[in-house]
Amino acid sequence: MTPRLRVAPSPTGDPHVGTAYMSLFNLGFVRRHGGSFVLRIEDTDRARFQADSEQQIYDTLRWLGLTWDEGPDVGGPYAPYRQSERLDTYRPFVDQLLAAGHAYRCWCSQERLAEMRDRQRKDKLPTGYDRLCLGKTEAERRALGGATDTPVVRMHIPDDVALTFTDVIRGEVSAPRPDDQVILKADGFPTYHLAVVVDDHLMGITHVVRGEEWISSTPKHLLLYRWLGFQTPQFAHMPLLRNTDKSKISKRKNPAARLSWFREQGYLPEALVNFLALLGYGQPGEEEIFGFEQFSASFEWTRVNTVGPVFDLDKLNWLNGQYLRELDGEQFTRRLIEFAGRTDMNGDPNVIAAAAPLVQERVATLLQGVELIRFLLVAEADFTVEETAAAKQLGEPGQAVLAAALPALEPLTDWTHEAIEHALRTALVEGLGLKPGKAYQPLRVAVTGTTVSPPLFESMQILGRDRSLARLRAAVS
RNA sequence: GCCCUCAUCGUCUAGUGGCCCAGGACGCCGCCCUUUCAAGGCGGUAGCACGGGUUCGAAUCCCGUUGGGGGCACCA
Repeated sequence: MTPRLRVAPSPTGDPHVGTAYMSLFNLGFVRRHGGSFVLRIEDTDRARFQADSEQQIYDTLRWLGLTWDEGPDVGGPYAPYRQSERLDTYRPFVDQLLAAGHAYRCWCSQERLAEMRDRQRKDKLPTGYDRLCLGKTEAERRALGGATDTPVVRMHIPDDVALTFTDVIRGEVSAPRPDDQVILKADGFPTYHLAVVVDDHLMGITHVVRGEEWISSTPKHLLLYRWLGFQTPQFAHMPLLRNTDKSKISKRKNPAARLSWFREQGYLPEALVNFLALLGYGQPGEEEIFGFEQFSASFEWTRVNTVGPVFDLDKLNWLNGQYLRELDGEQFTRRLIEFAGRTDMNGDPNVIAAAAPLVQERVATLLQGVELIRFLLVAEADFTVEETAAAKQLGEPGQAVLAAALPALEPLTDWTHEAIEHALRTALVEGLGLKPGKAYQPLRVAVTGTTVSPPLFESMQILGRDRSLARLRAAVS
Protein backbone atom coordinates (compact mmCIF):
# COMPACT_ATOMS: atom_id res chain seq x y z
CA MET A 1 0.00 0.00 0.00
CA THR A 2 1.48 3.33 -0.99
CA PRO A 3 1.00 5.91 1.67
CA ARG A 4 -1.13 8.96 1.09
CA LEU A 5 -0.72 11.70 3.64
CA ARG A 6 -2.25 15.13 3.81
CA VAL A 7 -1.79 18.39 5.54
CA ALA A 8 -4.98 20.31 6.12
CA PRO A 9 -4.50 23.90 7.20
CA SER A 10 -7.40 26.25 7.61
CA PRO A 11 -7.20 29.63 5.92
CA THR A 12 -7.74 31.70 9.02
CA GLY A 13 -4.87 34.16 8.95
CA ASP A 14 -1.12 33.99 8.58
CA PRO A 15 -0.08 30.38 8.02
CA HIS A 16 1.10 28.81 11.26
CA VAL A 17 4.58 27.39 11.69
CA GLY A 18 2.90 24.16 12.79
CA THR A 19 1.60 23.73 9.25
CA ALA A 20 5.16 23.63 7.95
CA TYR A 21 6.18 21.31 10.76
CA MET A 22 3.41 18.83 9.95
CA SER A 23 4.07 19.13 6.23
CA LEU A 24 7.74 18.37 6.68
CA PHE A 25 7.09 15.18 8.62
CA ASN A 26 4.33 14.14 6.25
CA LEU A 27 6.60 14.69 3.32
CA GLY A 28 9.57 13.00 4.98
CA PHE A 29 7.52 9.84 5.26
CA VAL A 30 5.86 10.10 1.87
CA ARG A 31 9.09 10.65 -0.05
CA ARG A 32 10.72 7.75 1.67
CA HIS A 33 7.97 5.33 0.76
CA GLY A 34 6.95 6.69 -2.60
CA GLY A 35 3.45 7.84 -1.76
CA SER A 36 1.52 11.05 -2.25
CA PHE A 37 1.28 14.24 -0.26
CA VAL A 38 -2.04 16.01 -0.42
CA LEU A 39 -2.87 19.58 0.53
CA ARG A 40 -6.46 20.12 1.56
CA ILE A 41 -7.91 23.42 2.63
CA GLU A 42 -10.19 23.11 5.64
CA ASP A 43 -12.32 26.18 5.36
CA THR A 44 -15.47 25.09 7.14
CA ASP A 45 -15.42 27.99 9.57
CA ARG A 46 -16.81 30.90 7.63
CA ALA A 47 -16.56 33.20 10.64
CA ARG A 48 -12.79 32.96 10.75
CA PHE A 49 -12.18 32.56 7.03
CA GLN A 50 -9.67 34.96 5.47
CA ALA A 51 -9.58 35.07 1.71
CA ASP A 52 -5.88 35.86 1.23
CA SER A 53 -4.78 33.21 3.69
CA GLU A 54 -5.03 30.35 1.24
CA GLN A 55 -2.54 31.99 -1.12
CA GLN A 56 -0.19 32.61 1.80
CA ILE A 57 -0.32 28.92 2.63
CA TYR A 58 0.75 28.07 -0.91
CA ASP A 59 3.47 30.71 -0.94
CA THR A 60 5.10 29.85 2.36
CA LEU A 61 4.98 26.10 1.82
CA ARG A 62 6.42 26.44 -1.66
CA TRP A 63 9.09 28.77 -0.34
CA LEU A 64 10.12 25.98 2.00
CA GLY A 65 10.11 23.48 -0.82
CA LEU A 66 7.40 21.43 0.90
CA THR A 67 5.38 20.83 -2.22
CA TRP A 68 2.25 18.75 -2.60
CA ASP A 69 1.20 16.29 -5.24
CA GLU A 70 -2.50 17.10 -5.06
CA GLY A 71 -4.26 20.23 -3.89
CA PRO A 72 -6.76 22.95 -4.75
CA ASP A 73 -4.29 24.79 -6.98
CA VAL A 74 -2.74 21.78 -8.71
CA GLY A 75 -5.76 19.55 -8.89
CA GLY A 76 -5.76 15.78 -8.53
CA PRO A 77 -8.01 12.74 -8.76
CA TYR A 78 -9.99 13.58 -5.63
CA ALA A 79 -10.86 17.22 -6.33
CA PRO A 80 -12.20 19.44 -5.03
CA TYR A 81 -9.61 19.85 -2.28
CA ARG A 82 -11.36 22.73 -0.58
CA GLN A 83 -13.93 21.64 1.99
CA SER A 84 -16.24 24.55 1.30
CA GLU A 85 -16.65 23.10 -2.19
CA ARG A 86 -17.53 19.67 -0.85
CA LEU A 87 -20.72 20.45 1.07
CA ASP A 88 -22.76 18.10 -1.11
CA THR A 89 -20.28 15.35 -0.33
CA TYR A 90 -20.88 15.44 3.40
CA ARG A 91 -24.68 15.62 3.37
CA PRO A 92 -25.45 11.96 2.52
CA PHE A 93 -23.19 10.79 5.32
CA VAL A 94 -25.02 12.96 7.80
CA ASP A 95 -28.32 11.54 6.59
CA GLN A 96 -26.96 8.05 6.88
CA LEU A 97 -25.92 8.62 10.50
CA LEU A 98 -29.28 10.20 11.28
CA ALA A 99 -31.15 7.28 9.76
CA ALA A 100 -29.06 4.76 11.66
CA GLY A 101 -29.69 6.52 14.95
CA HIS A 102 -26.03 7.39 15.40
CA ALA A 103 -26.83 11.06 15.21
CA TYR A 104 -29.69 13.32 16.20
CA ARG A 105 -30.86 16.85 15.69
CA CYS A 106 -30.34 19.40 18.40
CA TRP A 107 -32.20 22.70 18.68
CA CYS A 108 -30.47 24.02 21.77
CA SER A 109 -29.53 27.68 21.48
CA GLN A 110 -25.98 28.87 22.02
CA GLU A 111 -27.21 30.66 25.13
CA ARG A 112 -28.64 27.52 26.65
CA LEU A 113 -25.45 25.61 25.90
CA ALA A 114 -23.36 28.32 27.54
CA GLU A 115 -25.55 28.27 30.63
CA MET A 116 -25.34 24.50 30.75
CA ARG A 117 -21.56 24.62 30.66
CA ASP A 118 -21.40 27.25 33.37
CA ARG A 119 -23.62 25.17 35.59
CA GLN A 120 -21.53 22.04 35.01
CA ARG A 121 -18.38 23.96 35.78
CA LYS A 122 -19.88 25.39 38.95
CA ASP A 123 -21.11 22.01 40.13
CA LYS A 124 -17.66 20.57 39.40
CA LEU A 125 -19.11 18.12 36.97
CA PRO A 126 -17.50 16.95 33.75
CA THR A 127 -18.57 19.29 30.95
CA GLY A 128 -20.46 18.10 27.90
CA TYR A 129 -23.79 18.23 26.14
CA ASP A 130 -26.62 17.05 28.40
CA ARG A 131 -28.65 15.42 25.61
CA LEU A 132 -31.74 17.48 26.18
CA CYS A 133 -32.69 17.07 22.52
CA LEU A 134 -31.97 13.38 22.27
CA GLY A 135 -35.06 11.40 21.24
CA LYS A 136 -37.29 14.48 21.04
CA THR A 137 -39.22 15.84 18.10
CA GLU A 138 -38.88 19.51 17.28
CA ALA A 139 -42.26 20.22 18.87
CA GLU A 140 -41.42 18.35 22.06
CA ARG A 141 -38.13 20.16 22.32
CA ARG A 142 -39.65 23.59 21.67
CA ALA A 143 -42.00 23.13 24.56
CA LEU A 144 -38.97 23.09 26.84
CA GLY A 145 -37.63 26.52 25.76
CA GLY A 146 -34.15 27.67 24.88
CA ALA A 147 -34.49 26.43 21.34
CA THR A 148 -33.58 27.87 17.94
CA ASP A 149 -35.09 27.36 14.46
CA THR A 150 -31.93 25.99 12.93
CA PRO A 151 -30.93 22.67 14.42
CA VAL A 152 -27.46 21.16 14.37
CA VAL A 153 -26.70 17.46 14.13
CA ARG A 154 -24.89 15.72 16.95
CA MET A 155 -23.24 12.34 17.26
CA HIS A 156 -24.88 10.02 19.75
CA ILE A 157 -21.88 8.68 21.64
CA PRO A 158 -22.57 5.15 22.87
CA ASP A 159 -21.62 4.07 26.39
CA ASP A 160 -19.12 1.57 25.09
CA VAL A 161 -17.21 4.03 22.94
CA ALA A 162 -13.63 2.87 22.45
CA LEU A 163 -11.22 5.22 24.19
CA THR A 164 -7.90 3.73 23.16
CA PHE A 165 -6.14 3.56 19.86
CA THR A 166 -2.69 2.94 18.47
CA ASP A 167 -0.53 5.86 17.51
CA VAL A 168 2.55 5.29 15.36
CA ILE A 169 4.53 7.73 17.48
CA ARG A 170 3.18 7.02 20.94
CA GLY A 171 2.03 3.43 20.87
CA GLU A 172 -1.17 2.74 22.80
CA VAL A 173 -2.92 5.94 23.79
CA SER A 174 -6.14 6.47 25.63
CA ALA A 175 -8.23 9.55 25.26
CA PRO A 176 -11.00 11.20 27.27
CA ARG A 177 -14.63 10.16 26.82
CA PRO A 178 -16.20 12.49 24.27
CA ASP A 179 -19.59 14.17 24.55
CA ASP A 180 -22.22 14.35 21.83
CA GLN A 181 -20.17 16.40 19.42
CA VAL A 182 -21.79 18.54 16.72
CA ILE A 183 -21.00 17.22 13.24
CA LEU A 184 -23.21 19.48 11.15
CA LYS A 185 -23.52 23.13 12.04
CA ALA A 186 -26.62 25.29 11.75
CA ASP A 187 -25.22 26.92 8.61
CA GLY A 188 -25.04 23.55 6.87
CA PHE A 189 -21.26 23.29 7.09
CA PRO A 190 -19.79 20.17 8.65
CA THR A 191 -17.51 20.53 11.65
CA TYR A 192 -13.91 19.42 11.46
CA HIS A 193 -14.75 16.05 12.95
CA LEU A 194 -17.09 14.95 10.22
CA ALA A 195 -15.23 16.63 7.40
CA VAL A 196 -11.82 15.11 8.14
CA VAL A 197 -13.15 11.63 8.50
CA VAL A 198 -15.17 11.79 5.29
CA ASP A 199 -12.47 13.51 3.27
CA ASP A 200 -9.63 11.39 4.56
CA HIS A 201 -11.57 8.29 3.61
CA LEU A 202 -12.69 9.53 0.23
CA MET A 203 -9.20 10.78 -0.57
CA GLY A 204 -7.59 7.51 0.44
CA ILE A 205 -5.52 8.98 3.25
CA THR A 206 -3.52 6.24 4.97
CA HIS A 207 -1.85 8.19 7.78
CA VAL A 208 -3.45 10.98 9.72
CA VAL A 209 -0.67 13.24 10.94
CA ARG A 210 -1.76 16.09 13.18
CA GLY A 211 -0.90 17.88 16.41
CA GLU A 212 -1.12 16.35 19.85
CA GLU A 213 -4.11 18.55 20.65
CA TRP A 214 -6.23 16.20 18.53
CA ILE A 215 -5.67 13.15 20.68
CA SER A 216 -8.74 13.94 22.71
CA SER A 217 -11.02 13.98 19.70
CA THR A 218 -9.74 10.80 18.12
CA PRO A 219 -12.39 8.57 19.78
CA LYS A 220 -15.08 10.58 17.98
CA HIS A 221 -13.32 10.05 14.69
CA LEU A 222 -12.91 6.35 15.36
CA LEU A 223 -16.63 6.10 15.93
CA LEU A 224 -17.36 7.89 12.68
CA TYR A 225 -15.06 5.57 10.75
CA ARG A 226 -16.85 2.58 12.20
CA TRP A 227 -20.38 3.86 11.69
CA LEU A 228 -19.69 4.86 8.14
CA GLY A 229 -17.95 1.58 7.37
CA PHE A 230 -14.65 3.28 6.55
CA GLN A 231 -11.30 1.66 7.12
CA THR A 232 -9.44 3.49 9.88
CA PRO A 233 -6.14 5.05 8.93
CA GLN A 234 -3.00 5.12 11.05
CA PHE A 235 -2.58 8.00 13.44
CA ALA A 236 0.51 10.05 14.20
CA HIS A 237 0.03 12.75 16.81
CA MET A 238 2.97 15.10 16.63
CA PRO A 239 4.25 16.93 19.69
CA LEU A 240 3.22 20.55 19.97
CA LEU A 241 5.78 23.27 19.35
CA ARG A 242 6.12 25.46 22.43
CA ASN A 243 6.75 29.05 23.38
CA THR A 244 9.66 29.71 25.73
CA ASP A 245 7.24 29.40 28.66
CA LYS A 246 6.33 25.92 27.38
CA SER A 247 2.80 26.80 26.37
CA LYS A 248 1.55 25.80 22.93
CA ILE A 249 3.22 28.05 20.39
CA SER A 250 1.05 31.05 19.66
CA LYS A 251 1.19 34.07 17.41
CA ARG A 252 0.56 36.32 20.39
CA LYS A 253 3.54 35.14 22.42
CA ASN A 254 5.88 34.19 19.63
CA PRO A 255 6.55 35.96 16.34
CA ALA A 256 7.97 32.68 15.04
CA ALA A 257 4.50 31.15 15.15
CA ARG A 258 3.82 33.06 11.91
CA LEU A 259 5.38 31.20 9.04
CA SER A 260 5.89 34.31 6.94
CA TRP A 261 7.94 35.84 9.75
CA PHE A 262 10.93 33.66 8.86
CA ARG A 263 10.96 34.95 5.35
CA GLU A 264 10.65 38.54 6.51
CA GLN A 265 13.55 38.03 8.89
CA GLY A 266 15.80 36.68 6.18
CA TYR A 267 16.02 33.04 7.16
CA LEU A 268 16.91 30.58 4.46
CA PRO A 269 14.17 28.03 3.76
CA GLU A 270 16.67 25.17 3.87
CA ALA A 271 17.85 26.29 7.31
CA LEU A 272 14.29 26.44 8.62
CA VAL A 273 13.56 22.99 7.23
CA ASN A 274 16.70 21.65 8.89
CA PHE A 275 15.73 23.28 12.16
CA LEU A 276 12.18 21.96 12.06
CA ALA A 277 13.51 18.50 11.34
CA LEU A 278 15.64 18.74 14.46
CA LEU A 279 12.69 19.63 16.68
CA GLY A 280 11.18 16.74 18.52
CA TYR A 281 13.17 14.34 16.45
CA GLY A 282 16.32 12.29 16.89
CA GLN A 283 18.98 13.25 14.40
CA PRO A 284 19.56 10.95 11.44
CA GLY A 285 23.29 10.86 12.21
CA GLU A 286 26.00 12.59 14.19
CA GLU A 287 25.67 15.68 12.08
CA GLU A 288 23.06 18.27 12.99
CA ILE A 289 23.18 19.97 9.65
CA PHE A 290 21.34 17.99 7.04
CA GLY A 291 18.92 18.51 4.21
CA PHE A 292 15.48 17.14 3.44
CA GLU A 293 16.89 14.25 1.42
CA GLN A 294 18.82 12.93 4.38
CA PHE A 295 15.89 13.50 6.71
CA SER A 296 13.55 11.63 4.44
CA ALA A 297 15.92 8.78 3.64
CA SER A 298 15.93 7.50 7.21
CA PHE A 299 12.56 8.77 8.38
CA GLU A 300 10.80 6.79 11.12
CA TRP A 301 7.70 7.79 13.07
CA THR A 302 9.09 6.07 16.13
CA ARG A 303 11.95 8.55 16.22
CA VAL A 304 9.55 11.42 16.80
CA ASN A 305 9.61 12.48 20.45
CA THR A 306 6.53 12.75 22.58
CA VAL A 307 7.68 15.89 24.39
CA GLY A 308 6.77 19.22 22.87
CA PRO A 309 9.98 21.05 21.95
CA VAL A 310 10.52 24.70 22.78
CA PHE A 311 11.09 26.72 19.65
CA ASP A 312 14.62 27.99 20.24
CA LEU A 313 15.55 30.88 18.00
CA ASP A 314 19.18 30.86 19.15
CA LYS A 315 19.71 27.54 17.53
CA LEU A 316 17.89 28.58 14.37
CA ASN A 317 20.07 31.67 14.14
CA TRP A 318 23.18 29.57 14.42
CA LEU A 319 21.92 27.12 11.82
CA ASN A 320 20.93 29.91 9.46
CA GLY A 321 24.39 31.43 9.81
CA GLN A 322 25.90 28.07 8.93
CA TYR A 323 23.77 27.84 5.80
CA LEU A 324 24.53 31.42 4.85
CA ARG A 325 28.26 30.78 5.08
CA GLU A 326 28.04 27.55 3.12
CA LEU A 327 26.55 29.41 0.18
CA ASP A 328 29.05 30.27 -2.52
CA GLY A 329 29.62 33.99 -2.95
CA GLU A 330 27.45 34.32 -6.01
CA GLN A 331 24.53 32.54 -4.38
CA PHE A 332 24.79 34.63 -1.26
CA THR A 333 24.89 37.82 -3.29
CA ARG A 334 21.87 36.80 -5.30
CA ARG A 335 19.88 36.04 -2.19
CA LEU A 336 20.93 39.21 -0.46
CA ILE A 337 19.89 41.35 -3.41
CA GLU A 338 16.61 39.51 -3.69
CA PHE A 339 15.97 39.94 0.00
CA ALA A 340 16.86 43.64 -0.03
CA GLY A 341 14.37 44.04 -2.83
CA ARG A 342 11.59 43.05 -0.49
CA THR A 343 12.60 45.56 2.18
CA ASP A 344 12.84 49.34 2.36
CA MET A 345 16.59 48.91 1.73
CA ASN A 346 16.13 48.21 -1.92
CA GLY A 347 19.44 49.74 -2.96
CA ASP A 348 21.71 49.54 -5.99
CA PRO A 349 22.34 45.84 -6.77
CA ASN A 350 25.92 46.61 -7.72
CA VAL A 351 26.59 48.14 -4.32
CA ILE A 352 24.97 45.19 -2.57
CA ALA A 353 27.00 42.81 -4.69
CA ALA A 354 30.22 44.61 -3.81
CA ALA A 355 29.40 44.58 -0.10
CA ALA A 356 28.02 41.04 0.08
CA PRO A 357 31.37 39.32 0.64
CA LEU A 358 32.00 41.62 3.58
CA VAL A 359 28.86 40.58 5.42
CA GLN A 360 28.51 36.92 4.52
CA GLU A 361 30.36 35.57 7.52
CA ARG A 362 29.20 38.29 9.87
CA VAL A 363 25.45 37.74 9.96
CA ALA A 364 22.94 35.13 10.97
CA THR A 365 20.14 36.33 8.69
CA LEU A 366 19.75 38.18 5.42
CA LEU A 367 17.96 40.94 7.31
CA GLN A 368 21.02 41.47 9.45
CA GLY A 369 23.06 41.48 6.27
CA VAL A 370 21.01 44.27 4.77
CA GLU A 371 21.08 46.23 8.00
CA LEU A 372 24.83 45.94 8.20
CA ILE A 373 25.25 47.64 4.84
CA ARG A 374 22.46 50.14 5.30
CA PHE A 375 25.04 52.95 5.39
CA LEU A 376 25.97 52.06 1.81
CA LEU A 377 22.41 51.96 0.55
CA VAL A 378 20.83 55.07 2.01
CA ALA A 379 20.54 58.27 0.03
CA GLU A 380 23.28 60.60 1.23
CA ALA A 381 20.70 63.06 2.56
CA ASP A 382 19.25 60.36 4.79
CA PHE A 383 22.54 59.26 6.28
CA THR A 384 22.80 59.83 10.03
CA VAL A 385 25.26 58.93 12.72
CA GLU A 386 23.85 57.15 15.76
CA GLU A 387 23.84 59.47 18.74
CA THR A 388 25.43 57.09 21.21
CA ALA A 389 28.12 56.15 18.71
CA ALA A 390 28.91 59.79 18.05
CA ALA A 391 29.03 60.60 21.75
CA LYS A 392 31.47 57.78 22.29
CA GLN A 393 33.80 58.17 19.33
CA LEU A 394 33.55 61.69 17.97
CA GLY A 395 34.64 63.61 21.07
CA GLU A 396 38.11 65.04 21.69
CA PRO A 397 40.25 62.02 20.76
CA GLY A 398 38.04 61.29 17.79
CA GLN A 399 38.44 64.82 16.46
CA ALA A 400 42.21 64.43 16.59
CA VAL A 401 41.89 61.28 14.52
CA LEU A 402 39.68 63.00 11.98
CA ALA A 403 42.07 65.94 11.80
CA ALA A 404 44.92 63.61 10.92
CA ALA A 405 42.92 61.29 8.68
CA LEU A 406 41.44 63.85 6.33
CA PRO A 407 44.72 65.29 5.03
CA ALA A 408 46.02 61.74 4.61
CA LEU A 409 43.05 60.67 2.52
CA GLU A 410 42.36 63.78 0.49
CA PRO A 411 45.40 63.45 -1.78
CA LEU A 412 44.65 59.79 -2.57
CA THR A 413 43.99 59.23 -6.23
CA ASP A 414 43.88 55.46 -5.99
CA TRP A 415 40.75 54.91 -3.87
CA THR A 416 41.23 51.26 -3.05
CA HIS A 417 41.02 49.64 0.35
CA GLU A 418 44.75 48.84 0.19
CA ALA A 419 45.65 52.46 -0.46
CA ILE A 420 43.19 53.70 2.16
CA GLU A 421 44.54 51.34 4.76
CA HIS A 422 48.11 52.30 3.97
CA ALA A 423 47.38 56.00 4.20
CA LEU A 424 45.48 55.69 7.47
CA ARG A 425 47.98 53.35 9.06
CA THR A 426 50.77 55.74 8.24
CA ALA A 427 48.93 58.79 9.51
CA LEU A 428 47.27 57.34 12.59
CA VAL A 429 49.04 54.27 13.85
CA GLU A 430 52.52 55.35 12.99
CA GLY A 431 51.93 59.12 12.92
CA LEU A 432 49.85 59.55 16.05
CA GLY A 433 51.08 56.39 17.70
CA LEU A 434 47.55 55.09 18.22
CA LYS A 435 46.52 51.48 18.60
CA PRO A 436 44.58 50.35 15.52
CA GLY A 437 41.36 49.98 17.48
CA LYS A 438 41.55 53.54 18.80
CA ALA A 439 42.63 54.89 15.46
CA TYR A 440 39.94 53.46 13.23
CA GLN A 441 36.86 53.47 15.43
CA PRO A 442 36.10 57.20 15.11
CA LEU A 443 36.39 56.88 11.34
CA ARG A 444 34.08 53.88 11.37
CA VAL A 445 31.47 55.89 13.19
CA ALA A 446 31.84 58.86 10.88
CA VAL A 447 31.61 56.75 7.73
CA THR A 448 29.11 54.05 8.70
CA GLY A 449 27.19 55.82 11.43
CA THR A 450 27.65 52.98 13.90
CA THR A 451 30.31 51.26 15.99
CA VAL A 452 29.66 47.93 14.32
CA SER A 453 30.20 47.63 10.61
CA PRO A 454 31.86 45.61 7.89
CA PRO A 455 35.62 46.14 7.56
CA LEU A 456 36.31 49.86 7.37
CA PHE A 457 38.66 50.19 4.40
CA GLU A 458 36.61 48.00 2.12
CA SER A 459 33.52 49.86 3.21
CA MET A 460 35.10 53.17 2.31
CA GLN A 461 36.16 51.84 -1.05
CA ILE A 462 32.60 50.78 -1.87
CA LEU A 463 31.16 54.00 -0.50
CA GLY A 464 33.46 55.90 -2.83
CA ARG A 465 35.88 58.73 -2.38
CA ASP A 466 33.47 61.64 -2.42
CA ARG A 467 30.90 60.24 -0.05
CA SER A 468 33.54 58.92 2.32
CA LEU A 469 35.33 62.23 2.55
CA ALA A 470 32.08 64.14 2.85
CA ARG A 471 31.01 62.01 5.81
CA LEU A 472 34.39 62.44 7.48
CA ARG A 473 34.20 66.19 7.06
CA ALA A 474 30.67 66.25 8.36
CA ALA A 475 31.87 64.55 11.54
CA VAL A 476 34.34 67.33 12.29
CA SER A 477 32.92 69.59 14.97
C1' G B 1 -13.26 21.42 38.09
C1' C B 2 -13.15 16.84 34.92
C1' C B 3 -10.39 13.81 31.34
C1' C B 4 -5.92 12.75 28.74
C1' U B 5 -0.77 13.19 28.25
C1' C B 6 4.48 14.08 29.20
C1' A B 7 9.12 14.42 32.37
C1' U B 8 17.87 13.83 30.71
C1' C B 9 22.14 20.40 31.04
C1' G B 10 18.81 27.23 30.22
C1' U B 11 17.26 25.09 25.00
C1' C B 12 17.32 20.94 21.09
C1' U B 13 18.75 16.06 21.87
C1' A B 14 21.84 10.83 22.43
C1' G B 15 20.80 7.12 25.71
C1' U B 16 15.82 1.47 25.60
C1' G B 17 19.27 -2.65 32.69
C1' G B 18 25.81 -2.88 33.07
C1' C B 19 29.91 0.42 27.45
C1' C B 20 27.02 6.57 31.52
C1' C B 21 30.27 9.30 38.47
C1' A B 22 25.38 10.52 31.34
C1' G B 23 27.56 11.92 25.11
C1' G B 24 26.70 15.86 21.21
C1' A B 25 24.75 20.67 19.52
C1' C B 26 22.94 25.78 20.54
C1' G B 27 23.46 29.41 24.29
C1' C B 28 26.55 31.27 28.12
C1' C B 29 31.71 32.17 30.26
C1' G B 30 37.15 32.43 29.42
C1' C B 31 41.42 32.47 26.17
C1' C B 32 43.59 32.90 21.11
C1' C B 33 43.06 35.50 16.42
C1' U B 34 41.66 40.65 15.26
C1' U B 35 40.66 47.82 12.54
C1' U B 36 34.71 47.25 15.16
C1' C B 37 31.46 43.13 14.80
C1' A B 38 31.33 38.47 13.31
C1' A B 39 33.52 33.98 11.68
C1' G B 40 37.22 30.44 13.18
C1' G B 41 40.36 27.72 16.96
C1' C B 42 40.95 26.02 22.09
C1' G B 43 39.01 25.36 26.99
C1' G B 44 35.05 25.66 30.63
C1' U B 45 29.93 25.90 33.07
C1' A B 46 25.51 23.07 33.39
C1' G B 47 21.16 17.83 33.55
C1' C B 48 18.81 12.07 34.57
C1' A B 49 12.15 16.42 38.95
C1' C B 50 11.31 13.89 43.85
C1' G B 51 10.15 9.46 46.90
C1' G B 52 9.49 4.41 47.11
C1' G B 53 10.12 -0.32 44.99
C1' U B 54 12.09 -4.51 41.27
C1' U B 55 17.26 -6.14 40.30
C1' C B 56 23.83 -8.37 41.69
C1' G B 57 23.19 -3.64 38.98
C1' A B 58 18.70 1.58 36.97
C1' A B 59 18.64 7.75 33.35
C1' U B 60 16.67 3.23 31.44
C1' C B 61 11.28 -1.35 34.43
C1' C B 62 6.90 -0.61 38.22
C1' C B 63 4.08 2.55 41.78
C1' G B 64 3.25 7.22 44.01
C1' U B 65 4.18 12.53 44.45
C1' U B 66 5.30 16.97 42.21
C1' G B 67 5.65 19.77 37.94
C1' G B 68 4.62 20.86 32.70
C1' G B 69 1.36 20.51 28.49
C1' G B 70 -3.23 19.51 25.89
C1' G B 71 -8.54 18.87 25.61
C1' C B 72 -13.48 19.70 27.67
C1' A B 73 -17.12 25.08 21.16
C1' C B 74 -22.36 25.28 15.96
C1' C B 75 -12.76 26.77 15.98
C1' A B 76 -9.73 24.01 13.52
